[in-house]
Amino acid sequence: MATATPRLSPADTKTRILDAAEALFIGGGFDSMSMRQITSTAGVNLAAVNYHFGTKDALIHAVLARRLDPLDGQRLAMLDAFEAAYGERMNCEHVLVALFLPAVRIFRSETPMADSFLHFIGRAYTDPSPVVRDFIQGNYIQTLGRFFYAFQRTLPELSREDLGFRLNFAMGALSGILAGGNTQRLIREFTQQQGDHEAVILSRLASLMVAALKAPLPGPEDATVFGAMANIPGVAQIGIAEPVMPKGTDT
Amino acid sequence: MATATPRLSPADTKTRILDAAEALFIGGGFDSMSMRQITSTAGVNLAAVNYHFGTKDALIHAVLARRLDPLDGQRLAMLDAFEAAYGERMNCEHVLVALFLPAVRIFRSETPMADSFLHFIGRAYTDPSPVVRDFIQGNYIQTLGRFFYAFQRTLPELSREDLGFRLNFAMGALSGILAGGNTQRLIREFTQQQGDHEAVILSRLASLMVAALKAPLPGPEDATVFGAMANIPGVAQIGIAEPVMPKGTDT
DNA sequence: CTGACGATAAAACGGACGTTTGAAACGTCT
DNA sequence: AGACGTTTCAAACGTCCGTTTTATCGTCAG
Repeated sequence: MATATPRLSPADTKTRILDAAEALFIGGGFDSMSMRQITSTAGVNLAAVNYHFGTKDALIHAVLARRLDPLDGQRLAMLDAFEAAYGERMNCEHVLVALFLPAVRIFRSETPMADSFLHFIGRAYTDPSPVVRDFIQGNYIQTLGRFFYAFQRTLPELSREDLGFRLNFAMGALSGILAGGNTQRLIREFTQQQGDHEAVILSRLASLMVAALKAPLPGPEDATVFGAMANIPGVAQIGIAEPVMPKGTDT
Repeated sequence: MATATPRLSPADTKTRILDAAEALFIGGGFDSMSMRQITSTAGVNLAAVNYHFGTKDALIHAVLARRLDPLDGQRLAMLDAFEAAYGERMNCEHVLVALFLPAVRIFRSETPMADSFLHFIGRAYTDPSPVVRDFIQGNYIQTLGRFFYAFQRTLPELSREDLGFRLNFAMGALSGILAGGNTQRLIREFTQQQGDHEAVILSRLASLMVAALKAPLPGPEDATVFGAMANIPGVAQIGIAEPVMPKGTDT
């Protein structure tokens, strides 16, 4: 068996590639990052990516797994910890904390990744490329399933469909927020008045989510109210016609 | 001035291109759709795109504008109608209806676009390509500004920062939901029990958004509660270490 | 009929892409 | 020192990209 060691490792070529690919992925998504951009940003040879990772698809898989594997594991560990500590007395706030706190802790950590971490998560969950989508769908979907059942247990008054609707809303919310990229600024300028404590961020996020999850089911009278709104003069006839052609595309 | 007419127009080459590009955009985002895919899907010559639209960027602009211009206009028209009808008595539910109803009406329309419309909106608002992002940022951001001030007027108890945070949450929610693509199924299986009425969908969506927008500001005691949660044994120490290298990337 | 113009068609353009190759450079062990 | 396995490097591979060019077709004005 061979015993040779790497030539030298000033920040390890492999890590440099991962860092560069991650930054470019945050900036423009999977399809827009080219091997030449990646390697020149990382300061390594073009062939290094194929040598260390095999293919571009495998590289993005490694990029995603490097961040999402720990996040996934920490989410599950927290859910386990809450279940062990509270058992049947666990409520939906606990589940929300298990879902959000790991990300918040990375966001507030001292690592250089901290600032861009939320943006990275958002991109990962909204990237249109099948390479990214299939990987996430295949590797981290079961965790969401566990959280779904945890929510279902702590919110028994919601039907399966209703919970699915609201969770889709909530998780979409999270992805959509984070993909926007200005979330860091918003959170920073938002919490500086109260001190940037983990618990403050948590309670902000959780209060919105709890409100959305526990919102009363709209009854027939609500539908009536909104139906009435949609039928007032000047509103009822808006948007029932076909869309028209765009303005000026001719030269 | 010339008066020549098109050779023949079985569904108009321009429209066929727009339709094909739209479908491919929904499926894989801007970067992944190629001119050859577009033109072969549309059944037109490769050069047709450049002839009719000039460039690929201009094509996606036309694709986006064809859907977002009417949506934008209808949103503003509804907001105007509500302001004219209610004036100072307008509340945040009215603003939400003006924001959501146009999309809901297109979604429920008879056009072939209806089924994929929500997915299209989601993609448009989350696509990572600068071509898409800059176009949306440049053309439809002022409408969001008008809605921001409308919300601010109907929710005076929220600070500017807090409203920004919650609206970012809300709009991110919408994009994130829709980008997921399974929203249509969720909505359909969700409303079939109550009848698929516009007002039902509206009230469902709006009840979640109203809950998130009107959720009470978390006070110090909430932060204390969540801080306590984050410090129970088995939770406190999770995720404070550095992330490790991914598992097996070597051959 | 004929010249002109808008629309379509086929083919090629230069360039960037992901990947592969073959050799050089390096550290480690016998 | 010399052989060996690992890593880096420069160069090239074939393919697909967006775009341009050139020619043809159909229609209408004169």
